[in-house]
Amino acid sequence: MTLKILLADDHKIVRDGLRTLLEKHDDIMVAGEAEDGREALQLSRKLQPDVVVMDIAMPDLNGIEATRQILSEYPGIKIVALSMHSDKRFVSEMLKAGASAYLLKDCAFEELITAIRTIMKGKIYLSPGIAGVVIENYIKRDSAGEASVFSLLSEREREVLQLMSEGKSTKEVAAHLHVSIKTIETHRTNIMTKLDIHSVAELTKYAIREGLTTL
Amino acid sequence: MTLKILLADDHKIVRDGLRTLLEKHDDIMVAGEAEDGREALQLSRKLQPDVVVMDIAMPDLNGIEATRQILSEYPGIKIVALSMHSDKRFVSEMLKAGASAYLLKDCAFEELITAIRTIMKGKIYLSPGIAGVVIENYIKRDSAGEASVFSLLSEREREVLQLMSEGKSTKEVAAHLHVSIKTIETHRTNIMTKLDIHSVAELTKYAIREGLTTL
DNA sequence: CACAAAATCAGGGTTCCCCCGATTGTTTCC
DNA sequence: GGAAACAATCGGGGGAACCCTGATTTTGTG
Repeated sequence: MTLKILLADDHKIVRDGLRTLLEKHDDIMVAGEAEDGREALQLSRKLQPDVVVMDIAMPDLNGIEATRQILSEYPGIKIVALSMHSDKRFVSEMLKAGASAYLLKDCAFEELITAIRTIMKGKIYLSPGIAGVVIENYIKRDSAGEASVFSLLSEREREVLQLMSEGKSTKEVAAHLHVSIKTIETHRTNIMTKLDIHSVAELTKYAIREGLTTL
Repeated sequence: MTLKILLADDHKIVRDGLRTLLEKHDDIMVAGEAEDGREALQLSRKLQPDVVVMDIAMPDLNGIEATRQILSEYPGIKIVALSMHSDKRFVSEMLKAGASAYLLKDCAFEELITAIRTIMKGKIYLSPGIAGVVIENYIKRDSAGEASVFSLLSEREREVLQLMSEGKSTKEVAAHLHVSIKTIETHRTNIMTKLDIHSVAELTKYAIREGLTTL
């Protein structure tokens, strides 16, 4: 039985590398590649992969949101999170979103194979080094109300914020999400009110700090 | 003869520490403190210090611009640059702006005293570790056209960009700089054209990358 | 000195942003 | 199970921002 895998990473060279490495294994097939979170969602619907290898930092829809949405539609799909950072916010949010594995990008490739094999048995796989973060977080148990973007903003609002901080205008965001400009304006107003931030510049900085977009 | 010093750093706790340490020396007097570049410029006019200890990353007007403007009015004032980064762009721009010393913030305090004494003799003082960057830069001699904000934008444009990326509206920037809104609009248009960036979000990211503002 | 670049400002038209309000559906909670 | 809170959707109107054209003054450079 062959494993169908979907690669989601915004850097083509990374996808190329992963695809080549993965396809050396006879029982693994890379069914498709997505260059942003939204495409990952669409291709998940179309291809019904067994596993999605998902970068966290991606334009349009980030890996965490994409994971959330894919799993809400297809709880059977396994997600392997790939990240450059061991930031505890990312780790815990990704796991909360339902990812089955969390790997750091500086790990050896063989670890990805190990992770995939592990999660296909229904277990969770974490990069060495990530485990510590998880334990730490478990102990603190979200005690210190971190009041981050994930608790303050709704899913839709985070989506809008990410698109805005990627440089899209209200109009473009509206077109992108297929809703009216007025809707996006309301979202933006709500976001700004909730965060008590009232300029695009500072909103962008906030989004960068929270990992919704990158420099 | 007592040395009159002006401290310019946006963190009060840093200024407090430096002031205390500096005033242990009988021949040194901290004449004033500025919390941003513009205040540094104003206090330089008012106090006519011998030395300005200048942080690079400051709101409103950054340390590099402030240095440039102070020295254009008072070439006799000595500037000691204090920075968290050994980024070669900052070093070379700060030296081009006319700073007499460049210190990293993780240096020992005694080094600041050494630097001040050195520059009062008319010499240049560089943090160990910075020297290498300078030499490197000297060898490359700005060869690879780095096309940074410093060559592309005018002084005034950088000022406007910094204020914008700090979250100020066009109106606020205009009021702050005592010019008409139309002037700022022109600057903004020119900045966006020169950089080929057409949203406040991406402009903010650019400003962060170039060190004009911080997260 | 001539020329270029930078900084300043204006008018006018278009678009966008912001403050009000409104509807519908979902979740939560007593 | 209805009240309450939240989420997502849209609209009007007024002020702000944006874009284009054009103009003056100062500054700097060959």
